[in-house]
Amino acid sequence: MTVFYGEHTKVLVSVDCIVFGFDHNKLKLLIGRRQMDPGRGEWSLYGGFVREDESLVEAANRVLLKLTGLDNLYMKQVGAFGAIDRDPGERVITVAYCALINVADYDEQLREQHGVQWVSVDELPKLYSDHNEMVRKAITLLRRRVGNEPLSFNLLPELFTLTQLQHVYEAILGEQIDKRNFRKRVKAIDFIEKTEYIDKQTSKRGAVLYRFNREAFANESSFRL
Amino acid sequence: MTVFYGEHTKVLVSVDCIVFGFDHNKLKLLIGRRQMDPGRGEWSLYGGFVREDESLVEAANRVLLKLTGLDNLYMKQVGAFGAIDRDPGERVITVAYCALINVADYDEQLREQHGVQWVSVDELPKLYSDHNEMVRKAITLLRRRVGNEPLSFNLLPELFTLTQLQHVYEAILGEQIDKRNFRKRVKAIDFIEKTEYIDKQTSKRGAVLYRFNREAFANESSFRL
DNA sequence: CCAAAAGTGTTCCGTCTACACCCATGG
DNA sequence: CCATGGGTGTAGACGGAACACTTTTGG
Repeated sequence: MTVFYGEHTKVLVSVDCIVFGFDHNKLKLLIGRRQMDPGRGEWSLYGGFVREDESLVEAANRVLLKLTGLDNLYMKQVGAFGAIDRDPGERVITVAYCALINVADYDEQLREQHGVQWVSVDELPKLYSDHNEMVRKAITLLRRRVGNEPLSFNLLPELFTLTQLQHVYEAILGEQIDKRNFRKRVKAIDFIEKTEYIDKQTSKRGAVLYRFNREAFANESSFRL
Repeated sequence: MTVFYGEHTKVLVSVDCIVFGFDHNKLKLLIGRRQMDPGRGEWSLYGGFVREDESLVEAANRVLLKLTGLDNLYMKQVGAFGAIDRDPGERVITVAYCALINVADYDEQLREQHGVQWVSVDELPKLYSDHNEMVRKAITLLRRRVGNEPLSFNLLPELFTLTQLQHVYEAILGEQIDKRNFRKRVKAIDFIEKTEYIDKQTSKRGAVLYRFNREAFANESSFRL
């Protein structure tokens, strides 16, 4: 193939995954101890380098699949980070992606195998390089979007109670929500469907389980909660 | 320097500038005919390759300065674009930046020298590669932000009339706004200051010129229009 | 004197917010 | 029988949307 742009500098490009989960009523992030130099042992996001034969999104999905064993996850680009010395080893430009997963879907063995763990977003340690900045930006985006897009369901199992759903919102937004107002809004959204099932895990009385109907949403395609 | 990540592929990284302006009550975009292969002659955004000794933001500013002769412009990252074959020449990952400038500040000679022109965003031709997609995303971001951030002033001269300001909003949002409601909202924002000057360009009666007070905004730092 | 743009308030309606009590059940 | 979490309605405040006429002045 003809080399058109031969005179310009090439750089390493990586993707970093900001993986959010929801557990014990907290918004959590998947981080681990970095296993290579430079920065070995520091807390870090999980990432990988972009290969010649894959797009950025493909790279992010590959890394995410390797990490979680899960495919078809909700994923969104957070942005590119390109300070010259952001990586102490060599010049690396990175593109951060944010993913939402249901913690229960994540195989514990695989998690330990990668040496990563769930850490509450409001107890995050100092992370490697500019990773804290990426996380901040991801959370900002998440907060802005959670009311306009049906994101929250990615953090929950297929069936969930309204209390669980409310806790997700509270964890993302970082503030308490009035129960009656919340449920009133949910009731107005007809692709959040009541099912015939009852959850007895968390209460003696039992709570009705709901489901997010993706097909019904695809038709309406507007969302406001 | 030690090479830590030697085994991985490096790629070309470029920045592309999505430069918005406001003229004749329309939101405009700066585009030109591409002057190099591949794609020579196609309509295209203005861009450049990222150098070894500059960050992404610095690269975008350098390219923007070269194009417009203007410094310290409002600029925001739109995102990274990394499809494998997005550039027909060679693998190039690009990071798009969106900038807002006051058309009157742009030297006509410099504009012609770079062979670029202002084209209304609702009459955009097919652009090179994935540039249309970048523009779409930039416009979406712009619309979302214009009500929450004082962006619009970057598209106007230092002094402007309320009618001009309203036209900027209408051009960005792509819809008409009620004059009385708009002015009511402006009046509630105290860092949009009335000046003693009158503009007689567009009306016989004359319209009061306003100014955006950046210092006053920095103190308040909340915005809603 | 008239065309053309600037400027100005009020009413209505829907939405958001605050708020407290009864229900069902397992232990 | 009681502790625990599930479930429900209303009133008042607030903000956004609709809407039409007067003013000024250059040509």
